[in-house]
Amino acid sequence: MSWEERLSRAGWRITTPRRVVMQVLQRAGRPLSPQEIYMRGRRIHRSLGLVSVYRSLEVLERVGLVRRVHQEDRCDGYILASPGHHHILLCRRCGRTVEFPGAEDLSGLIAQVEQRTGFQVEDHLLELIGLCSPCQRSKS
Amino acid sequence: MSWEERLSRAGWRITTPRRVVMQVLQRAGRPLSPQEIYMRGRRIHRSLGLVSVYRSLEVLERVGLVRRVHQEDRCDGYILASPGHHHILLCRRCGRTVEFPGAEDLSGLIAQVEQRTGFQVEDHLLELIGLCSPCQRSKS
DNA sequence: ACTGCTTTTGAAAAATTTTTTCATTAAGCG
DNA sequence: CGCTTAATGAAAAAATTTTTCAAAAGCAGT
Ligand SMILES: [Mn+2]
Ligand SMILES: [Mn+2]
Ligand SMILES: [Zn+2]
Ligand SMILES: [Zn+2]
Repeated sequence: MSWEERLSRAGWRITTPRRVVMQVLQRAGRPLSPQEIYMRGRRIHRSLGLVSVYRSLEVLERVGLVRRVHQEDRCDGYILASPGHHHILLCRRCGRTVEFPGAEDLSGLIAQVEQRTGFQVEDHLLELIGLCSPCQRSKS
Repeated sequence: MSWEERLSRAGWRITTPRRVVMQVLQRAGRPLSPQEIYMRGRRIHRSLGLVSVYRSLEVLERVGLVRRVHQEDRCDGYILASPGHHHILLCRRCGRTVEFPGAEDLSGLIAQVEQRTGFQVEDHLLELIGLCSPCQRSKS
């Protein structure tokens, strides 16, 4: 199912700003901030407004089409999200980001933590950080 | 070893703002934003400046005495950090935050991902989100 | 305790980021 | 096509973070 279809079925309209944000993120392959999306987006859609980028990201994230990435220094970067439970792997050098499916190895850990703390775990945030192949080589 | 000693050994001075930030976080038990730390800190140290809160957090985080917490809606909350590799478990309702030691169950997953992506994984970010005991009960 | 050197502080200003407001535009549906 | 309502973009406002700089305070060595 296309992202347009997913967005539409969730009750949202397919608009130019939303299309532009998706297109920019598709081409990026690394997390982009609203500001960056805005600047690149304007080359596609001259009259794009920064506010619409913010608003688009909010909706697209809610629908699960886009994901925010947490980094040491910034947490305002967005990438395209594949459907279903995924985690991300990102290169600390060039920012390249790759998703990988859930691989739920955490159940043991979670059970253990629940036991010891009395918490009821509902969700988790997992990101792996490292160096992508190209950056391993060009390790100046 | 006390936090003062750890800070000092790392080459930093023990100052009033840093002491206040630590004290505020000690009493909090949940992530506090710089603004919140500032407001609470002023009750201890009348002339505390917001800038010093920002600067203190930067240093304390660098030394590993304090940790930034990533949440759905905000990533500007700080908690006290225990020494060594820990993860956090936080309540989505009241914000209560608990640390738990590394429990490195991730090595399998990491090896698998490294294999498939060519990345070299160096670090990770893991947070568990759920409901703490009190909030499970008062589930209005 | 006192001195001198250096880091750190707090106020103010500046820069950046995010949110709100509101008149206008344009999606989507018949 | 026309209607209805969601969505847009400009502008302003609010909130957050960083920079600047003179004054204060930490600390090492007397
Ligand atoms: Mn998972
Ligand atoms: Mn770990
Ligand atoms: Zn974050
Ligand atoms: Zn890379």
